[in-house]
Amino acid sequence: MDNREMILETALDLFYARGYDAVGVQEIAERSGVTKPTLYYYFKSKYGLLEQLLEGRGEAFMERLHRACTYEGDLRNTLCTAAGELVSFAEKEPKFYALFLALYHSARENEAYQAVRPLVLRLQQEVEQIFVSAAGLLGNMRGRQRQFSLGFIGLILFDIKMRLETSGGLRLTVSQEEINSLVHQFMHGIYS
Amino acid sequence: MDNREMILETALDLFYARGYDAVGVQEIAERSGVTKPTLYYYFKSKYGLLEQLLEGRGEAFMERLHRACTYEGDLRNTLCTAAGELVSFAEKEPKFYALFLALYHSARENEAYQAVRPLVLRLQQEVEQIFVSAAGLLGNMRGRQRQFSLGFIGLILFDIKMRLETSGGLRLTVSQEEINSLVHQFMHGIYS
DNA sequence: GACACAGTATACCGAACGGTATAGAATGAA
DNA sequence: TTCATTCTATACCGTTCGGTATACTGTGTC
Repeated sequence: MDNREMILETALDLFYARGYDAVGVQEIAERSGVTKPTLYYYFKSKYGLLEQLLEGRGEAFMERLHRACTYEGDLRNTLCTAAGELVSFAEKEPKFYALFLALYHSARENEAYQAVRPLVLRLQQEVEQIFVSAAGLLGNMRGRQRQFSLGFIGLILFDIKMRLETSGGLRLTVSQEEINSLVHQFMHGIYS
Repeated sequence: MDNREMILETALDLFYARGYDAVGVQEIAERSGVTKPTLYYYFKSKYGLLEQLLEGRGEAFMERLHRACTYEGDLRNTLCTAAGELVSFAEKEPKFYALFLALYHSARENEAYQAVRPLVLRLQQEVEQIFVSAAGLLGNMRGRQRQFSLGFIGLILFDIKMRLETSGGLRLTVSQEEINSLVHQFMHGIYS
């Protein structure tokens, strides 16, 4: 692993454990086995480091999520696919997932929240797209696509987080059945 | 409002807006119209300030929640009461509610998370107690009281948060019907 | 008046913060 | 060999961090 990759990895570990603001650039550099100028050579600022971390780790995920969110006539199926994608991402990158969730809920006027906004917006758009496409099926949604998608995201994200925590640390296994059950739970609320 | 109360109010504003770690003691003191030693006279450290803020604002709420979570034979009813209590709290103290939620999701090894843990645990215990009491009614829960309570909390908390955000800022109004609908959505997932 | 005590301000501490000027090493191309 | 480019380290910058030693002011008690 080269220095740049090493710095990103260390930053993820530390931001995940203690939060963006509570971690100093000094410590990231030291734990990466480099000095500060090296860090600033690759990332022009602490904020830039966070940006590149989120961008790099989030990009591949977003592409796969985009494909998973393509509606093809069956809402339940699409939601299951999307939920499965979120789950498998959390399985592969538990630390990044936890960091993302923490930033997602962090203070609005904080630097770190600004950095995660692009990812948040894309996630919301992808999921909302499902409900927009399924509008005909669901009947009159009266513009509630947003509310539905936010509810869906909240349910899945929080559920994954809780499973991550209950499993002690960073192991996570969610069966297809459990995903189906979650989606079922969500959908009934809408139809009723 | 005396100085102590003024400091607490200012701290809530700033922590809410930018997060615990991103706000300096200096700024809290200045915006409160006092100097640092005054702040340290009332709260022996920055962490102590956060603790007292959470304790003071959270105590009354927890007591009311405790009463709301007392199971009296009707699970749906009890869940609606508990959800209603959470909602009415978020209506009255939107900033504190948002801060609580941010800390709830913040990094585990961060000071701020340690400070909010007591509140988090009590909230979880209160809600879990509902499901423990209702165990007979629900049939064999196989120790899933925890999972149910966490799912319930996640659903309600996230829903409120989203309503707060969608409503632009700090206004929130949730009708009894909407609460009933949420609880209904939650329960069907369990029974199915 | 003398005293105690709660509350506040001036002025300061060492440490850590994010960030940088500068120079040296390593590498490959000409 | 020379040169440019990429990467890295030494040593430093001004600022802010959380926190405090000390002394002063008000107020009520005796």
